[in-house]
Amino acid sequence: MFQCVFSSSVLQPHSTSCLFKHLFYHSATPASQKQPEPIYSKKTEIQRQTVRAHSVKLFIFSALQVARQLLLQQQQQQQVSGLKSPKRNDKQPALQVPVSVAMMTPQVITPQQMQQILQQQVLSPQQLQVLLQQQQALMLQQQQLQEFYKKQQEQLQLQLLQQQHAGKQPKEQQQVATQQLAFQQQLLQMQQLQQQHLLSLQRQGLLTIQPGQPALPLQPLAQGMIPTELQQLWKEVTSAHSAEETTGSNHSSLDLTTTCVSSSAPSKTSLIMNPHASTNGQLSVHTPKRESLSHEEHPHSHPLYGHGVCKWPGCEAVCEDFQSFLKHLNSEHALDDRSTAQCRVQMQVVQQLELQLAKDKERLQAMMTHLHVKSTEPKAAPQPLNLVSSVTLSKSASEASPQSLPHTPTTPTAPITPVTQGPSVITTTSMHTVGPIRRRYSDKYNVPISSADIAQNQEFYKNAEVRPPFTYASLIRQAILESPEKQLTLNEIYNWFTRMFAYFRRNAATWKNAVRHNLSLHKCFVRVENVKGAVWTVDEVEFQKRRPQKISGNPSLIKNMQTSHAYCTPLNAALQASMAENSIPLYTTASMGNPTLGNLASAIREELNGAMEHTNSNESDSSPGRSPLQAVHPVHVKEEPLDPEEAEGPLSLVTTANHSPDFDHDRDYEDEPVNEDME
DNA sequence: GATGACATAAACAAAC
DNA sequence: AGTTTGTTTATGTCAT
Repeated sequence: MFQCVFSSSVLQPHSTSCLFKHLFYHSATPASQKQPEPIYSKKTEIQRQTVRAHSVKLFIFSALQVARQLLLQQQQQQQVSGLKSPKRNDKQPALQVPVSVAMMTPQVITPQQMQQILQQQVLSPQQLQVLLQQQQALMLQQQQLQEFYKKQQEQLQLQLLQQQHAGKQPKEQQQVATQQLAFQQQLLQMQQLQQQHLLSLQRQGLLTIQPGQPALPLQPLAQGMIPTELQQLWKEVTSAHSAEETTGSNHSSLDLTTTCVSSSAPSKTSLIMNPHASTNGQLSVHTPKRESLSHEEHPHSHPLYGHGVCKWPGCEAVCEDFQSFLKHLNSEHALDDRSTAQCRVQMQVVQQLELQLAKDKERLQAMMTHLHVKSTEPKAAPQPLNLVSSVTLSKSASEASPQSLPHTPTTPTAPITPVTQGPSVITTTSMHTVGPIRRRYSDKYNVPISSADIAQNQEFYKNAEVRPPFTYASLIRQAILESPEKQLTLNEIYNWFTRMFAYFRRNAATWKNAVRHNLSLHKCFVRVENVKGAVWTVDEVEFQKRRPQKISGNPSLIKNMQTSHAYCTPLNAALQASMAENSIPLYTTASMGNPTLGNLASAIREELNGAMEHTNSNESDSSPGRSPLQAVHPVHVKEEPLDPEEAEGPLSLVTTANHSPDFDHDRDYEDEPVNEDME
């Protein structure tokens, strides 16, 4: 069974769509349970799903019913002055209980809670389809509602214009106008609530906007309104004298929730307003109930929107305003395989970052502890920047720090797996991918340093002047193989070093000499005359010859190397390249640049491969440190992506990550004055 | 202790 | 002339 890589501990609301998609596709376990192979009663699960899906549907339905009721009230109000208690549609009385609860407290049903609901259950595709169809039907209905409202609005405008010309207006007329305005407010409120709801749904991957379907915010859906509240509103509206609204005023003091909004930025709300409703400008008013919106739903604080750019991973589409962003979001990032994969990627990015943060914290703690307590240790102090220190630093957190310390060689069988709060997608078996690792104390104690550590500490090495525990040859090879042409000039190699490792930003004379020395010394580096001059390439065969015992000695490691290539890091792109040469299917580009994304690319591929049925058959020959995802990573990898976009290149998200400044390629980098600061 | 891998330093030369 | 690039040698450390 597909092993759920999601950890409830790291699962954030914004990433629940990943979970949902995961569940959707794999019918995997609830995130709250991390059993490797959960066994559920399918029947029970389906029942649970059905009930919850039904609840969601009812929730939406009820919201619409309330909206209808409101409309009805207004119609009645126009005919008969007075109030009528809104009645609930009792079509489904038995099932209204949970919905009523939800409706009684609209604020309670937050997107997070919706996500919770969705997390706790597994909606089958059929159920989801039904739900979406329902929602679409509701949208249609709501559109009709909108039409009606539009007419009402025009009527109102006419009336107000008449007011301006005629001066005093009859009280009844004023009342109607007030009510209509109230209705406007209510409708706006509904729109926002609906948008909020739909957005949350969409974020969870629940909602797909069909191609021909208008964007979400254009289809308001009454939600979260309760009869009593509407009644109270109605009372307030009808009892009030005249609102200060006039035709040209966009600042209505009408407050449907007794909270006055004096926002000076009506554009914020107008951005998300229904264009139909705002055609005559009447709806440019700010939404009174904006406060009820959760903070994250605020247009300007949308996680996927900022600085006029869609922040969907790999997108960066320019959206002039929030509305266009929403359109873009719904059209370009709908619920499909790609979005799902990207969502999962993002989730793992977050997960990885959290893991990295935890590890760095732990590392810091270990460093401090070490330096404070054992500063007199003979071996710890001598060479702060030598290999010992780098090894220690690279390992202290992910592995048992004491074991990684030179002076505490106590446990040869120490776990070499990075501590994983959630399932780590980085494998220690990728350690050989970067090539020989400088052997120092760590090997002595049988605690190999993995490039996974390096990868996870990529940022660390880029920012901290800690020497990477790899040989020059390995790093040179890495630099060369990361390049698209698999060849670099000496200067480009220099740049790669300085870019990737803060350590190499100083003592340039030393390590540059070493680089040159290595290039000349090792046969694996071949100098090729080029038009521009000379470039260096890697003879992979020669490189592997250099240390045959390292890899050939352990077949399982080789196998793991191949199977774990997906989790490759920037430092093991070399292996990827070599594997590419050997026609081993690989999303090489996707794995480059960002370790996390490399891992995630594998997750995507895994998903594309339909790896949920994949078993842990490889576990027997996996290293002890393999994470669950690694364990289930398929050896067989389809070469042809399902998505045409993926076929022509890596996922956009991955591509974007590759374009991260930190991982810019040498080719892009060589134009920059890199060496100036290090000389 | 021999050997290999590696780092570091340095001398030297050719090319730029 | 100075710098960069490339080669080679020497030396030391460390692990096997």
